[in-house]
Amino acid sequence: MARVTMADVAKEAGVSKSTVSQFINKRYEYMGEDTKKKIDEAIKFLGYQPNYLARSLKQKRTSMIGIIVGNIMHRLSTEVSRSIEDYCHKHDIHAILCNADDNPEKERKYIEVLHAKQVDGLIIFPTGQNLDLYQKLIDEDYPVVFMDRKIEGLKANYVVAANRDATEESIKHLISRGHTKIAIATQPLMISPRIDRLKGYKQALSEAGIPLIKEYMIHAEREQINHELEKLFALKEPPTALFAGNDLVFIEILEFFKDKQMKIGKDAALIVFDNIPLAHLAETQVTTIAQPGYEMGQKAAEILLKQIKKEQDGVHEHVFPCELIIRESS
Amino acid sequence: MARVTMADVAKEAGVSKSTVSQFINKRYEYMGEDTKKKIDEAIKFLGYQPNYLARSLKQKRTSMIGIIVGNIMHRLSTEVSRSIEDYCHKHDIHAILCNADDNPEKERKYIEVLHAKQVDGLIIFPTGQNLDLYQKLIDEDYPVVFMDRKIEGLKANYVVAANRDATEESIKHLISRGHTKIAIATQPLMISPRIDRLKGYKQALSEAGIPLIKEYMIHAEREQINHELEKLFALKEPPTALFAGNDLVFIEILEFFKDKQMKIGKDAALIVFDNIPLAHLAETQVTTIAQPGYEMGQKAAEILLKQIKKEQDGVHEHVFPCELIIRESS
DNA sequence: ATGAAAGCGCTAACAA
DNA sequence: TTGTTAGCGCTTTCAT
Repeated sequence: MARVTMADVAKEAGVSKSTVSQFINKRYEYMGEDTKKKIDEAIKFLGYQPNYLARSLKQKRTSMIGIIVGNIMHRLSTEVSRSIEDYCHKHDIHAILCNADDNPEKERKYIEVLHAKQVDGLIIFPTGQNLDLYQKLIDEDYPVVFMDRKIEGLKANYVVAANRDATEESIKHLISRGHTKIAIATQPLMISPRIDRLKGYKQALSEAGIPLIKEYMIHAEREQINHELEKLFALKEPPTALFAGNDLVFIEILEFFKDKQMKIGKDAALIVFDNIPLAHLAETQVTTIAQPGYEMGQKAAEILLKQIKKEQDGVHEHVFPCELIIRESS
Repeated sequence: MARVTMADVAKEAGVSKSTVSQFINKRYEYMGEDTKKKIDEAIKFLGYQPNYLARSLKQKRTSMIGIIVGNIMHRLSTEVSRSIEDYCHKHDIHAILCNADDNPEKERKYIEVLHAKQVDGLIIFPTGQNLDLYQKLIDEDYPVVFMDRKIEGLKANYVVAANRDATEESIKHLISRGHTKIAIATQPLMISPRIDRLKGYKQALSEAGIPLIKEYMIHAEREQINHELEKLFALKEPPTALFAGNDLVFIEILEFFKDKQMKIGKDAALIVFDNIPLAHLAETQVTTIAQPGYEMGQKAAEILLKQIKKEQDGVHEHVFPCELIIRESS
């Protein structure tokens, strides 16, 4: 059963291909009623579906955009992706999702493939390790928005959270509750959010006149965090409060606490950067910092589509504030 | 900065387009070393990237497949999608993910659009409401695999879990623990997994000679579940055990328990169909039924790619057993 | 109000 | 070993 083409419809309806094309694209202006009806019937009869590929080749746009997430296991990634998809759907655009898995090689490949597939633009949660490629995209005026992470020395569109400020606020909250021995655990300081969160942490402590303690600052791969926590709580002066740099770090901390029969809120207060689903159901009280994923996604999509339609020049940077959601035992 | 085409490369290298095409497609067999080098240099010099769109139009395949999930909020959806993507990535195929959001209209649109975009095949978690469309795809020999849900009266490729058996086993487990007042809560019985889980529930009870009680069987939309639970536990004889039909129902139950200050395992035993992330960390002990999402995804992708390559005829049905993970208070 | 013809960027016989 | 040519299915002037 060969695929039905526009030529088949034209023949069936007894008109030319161009007329069918007009019809498909709803350019009815000068079209006779009977012609319309004949074409409509032929289409239904043959079960014709236009080939978007051919159209895209001609029109030089695919009505698709690509999303490349650094790691799909982060809750923010899925939240933002859903939001972008929402926005695109309303504008008759399709969004393709790719997962770089924190792997710069994969990221490079995805960027190249999507570009070659002629997607109209890209929203990237960058690994940060492919500066030359990012620069090349920008140099050729290819529509791109970078999400969540800023790249040193790259002038581009950014949509990010106020990592530094939110962290600072949360640490100050701990201090106001009487904590002075506050630790921080993040994954390696490879990308801007982690660096900015650390900055906020340091800022809050130094403003309160609390000295920084090297042993209180953990920056390790996920698999190593457990081990580092072990050392942290073996200190003569273990911390009374802990800041988890993201949801994945939080899970590691949970495992560690469970393992050691420690209780959140009792053995140490805990703050997590990232909103944790079901956190409000846990019996243990965890304070979280919620990033406005939905709003960030909407904004990124909006910027990208504007750039695609050439309604926008220059680069834009949007920093979204986060919300501190306090949940405490008493 | 116009896009570089194959013609530009050909001119730059002083050869013809076809030779460049050969080169791009690594058909080096009869190609002179110097020609190769010239082309290679021209490509690098111009920063040429082939246009996959044009290639696909010619070759009549896009090396893309589509995944249409019923509802991306189900954990199984994301797990299976990741697995499919993994498999495809190894075979140089791209997977596009679309979320029908339990909406048959959206599902229809996505199927039509992906088909029109010439994706090579589809893996669908069907809503079940577009039988005509499903049938049309199959009639025209378009490669499709249905995932998770079976459609009455549709001969097709299926990859599903052993819903009935796993549920029966889990209910028998409850019975062996002395429970006789066992309730079940699912979303509306619109799709086969829910129906099959109910069948398993009934089977286990009837085999044990326990009469079915209508009030113990809840089948409601997510928003109504709370209300139904209210009625359930207000009965003169409230159940001592509860079976949650999926992860979303589980969340509703958790909320309800939290609200009523009830404790899982104490006020009622709980079994959930679906593996819950972090379940092992909860202080409350929840027994879960884990579906092998990864394996199901691999199998679906395998079947689909075989069908695309025409290495496979007829329809195939794969039923995957599930694992009962028992977590109890004592 | 409709049709003819050129061309989007690439591939694949077939010639040379 | 490389070049010529004819499309893939559609859109888009420009005629008519």
